Amino acid sequence: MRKRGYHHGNLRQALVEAALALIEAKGPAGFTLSEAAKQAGVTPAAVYRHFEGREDLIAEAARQGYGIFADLMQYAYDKGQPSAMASFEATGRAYLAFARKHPGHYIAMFESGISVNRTPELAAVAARARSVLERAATELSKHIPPEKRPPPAMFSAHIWALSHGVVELFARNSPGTQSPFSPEDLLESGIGVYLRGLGLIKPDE
Amino acid sequence: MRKRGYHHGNLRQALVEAALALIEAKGPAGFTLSEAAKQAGVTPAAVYRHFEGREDLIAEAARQGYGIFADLMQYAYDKGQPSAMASFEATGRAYLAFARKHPGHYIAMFESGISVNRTPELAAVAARARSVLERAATELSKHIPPEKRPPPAMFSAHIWALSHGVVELFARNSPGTQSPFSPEDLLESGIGVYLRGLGLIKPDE
DNA sequence: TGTACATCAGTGAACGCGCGTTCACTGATGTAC
DNA sequence: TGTACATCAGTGAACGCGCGTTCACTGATGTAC
Repeated sequence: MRKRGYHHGNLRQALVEAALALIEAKGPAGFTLSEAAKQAGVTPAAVYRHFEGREDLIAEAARQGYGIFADLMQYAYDKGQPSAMASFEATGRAYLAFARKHPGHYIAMFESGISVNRTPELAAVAARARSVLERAATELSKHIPPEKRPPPAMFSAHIWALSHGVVELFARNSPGTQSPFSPEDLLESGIGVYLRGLGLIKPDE
Repeated sequence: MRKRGYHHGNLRQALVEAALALIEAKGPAGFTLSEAAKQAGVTPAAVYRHFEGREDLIAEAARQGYGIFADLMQYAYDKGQPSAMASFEATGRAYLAFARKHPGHYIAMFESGISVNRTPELAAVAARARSVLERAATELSKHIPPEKRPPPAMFSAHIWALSHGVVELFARNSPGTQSPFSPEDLLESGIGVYLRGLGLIKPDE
């Protein structure tokens, strides 16, 4: 809240944070550039010193989100090493943890409608996040007998989809409403059944 | 396109269909009541003869969508009978098929931000759709040895989440962009692995 | 079959609003001498 | 250390726009007699 007269000091980041708070509170449609400016204690016109416009501001929020997301995934992966399985499970959990901890970023990334291909930079950081999960899947797949091994890109997509679905339907106050199970339990157990299906967990474990 | 002078004939439904087309084309945020009215060949004010306002129009589109969705699920279920497994797999596939065939309805239902609890009628039809999947899951669970049987509500949630995630990430031009696999293959194989994990498909099948 | 009348689905003008964006400007800050 | 000046992050007024919504109205339709 340090506001020292005419010059703000760090308006660019303050605008991103105001945008995140607004997106979280009112959804991507309810977010307006003018209100973000007001919340940062500044005239709407000032925004144009730092961003090309409304879309550009959202895109920056998403970019930062992907960065955090990728770091979180990487951290989870590293923590699971050297066990391929532990790494894989941890990255799945990290997805849900990210959505919970950074809802504004999450919405900017996945629900605001901005394309990941909007800028090369955005595409790159998104690809970095994805690649962590794919690496974990690739390593894990080495433990599956080759003849019954699905392509790693396929089962990383499965886990990504399952995680995304759990978040969208059960972790946000969305249409799925509530379920008797917590999103964490749902994801955990879902991944468990899935890994069993790949033969990576023995039936009696 | 039959437009016969002053009185439209079936404006209410024409507005819903215009709304669906617009939502499909421009996303839930880009949809406006005025444009839906124009597309139906009518003044914006005329909309208020049939709906309470913008939100109410979207809610009606969603309501009709849930109706179609529930019917589709029911049809898939019936077609799979008497095999519990066939019914279950068919309902999973029906989810994706619905999203593909009725994108406007799908968006109104899952991406427009309208709550399923907006009206009792909407909640009821949404519950009907959900219950088909849950019934299929319940029947299927009878084929799992009791000691390793997860609650049916849990694994119907898994399949729902997986289906939803596949649709959101891979079947629409969303952030997930493209994958080397079709959404249909992805969902099919994902459900396959999952059912294997439940012990419902033998390892060598 | 013809007329009078009630109904009500649509018109069209108007509204206030907040939006994103532009523009010439101003005044705080930092730097050169 | 003091002064002159360039820079540039912010102002504030203004814009055109399309939005959702309201209102008194009009004229097509359907019904009673």
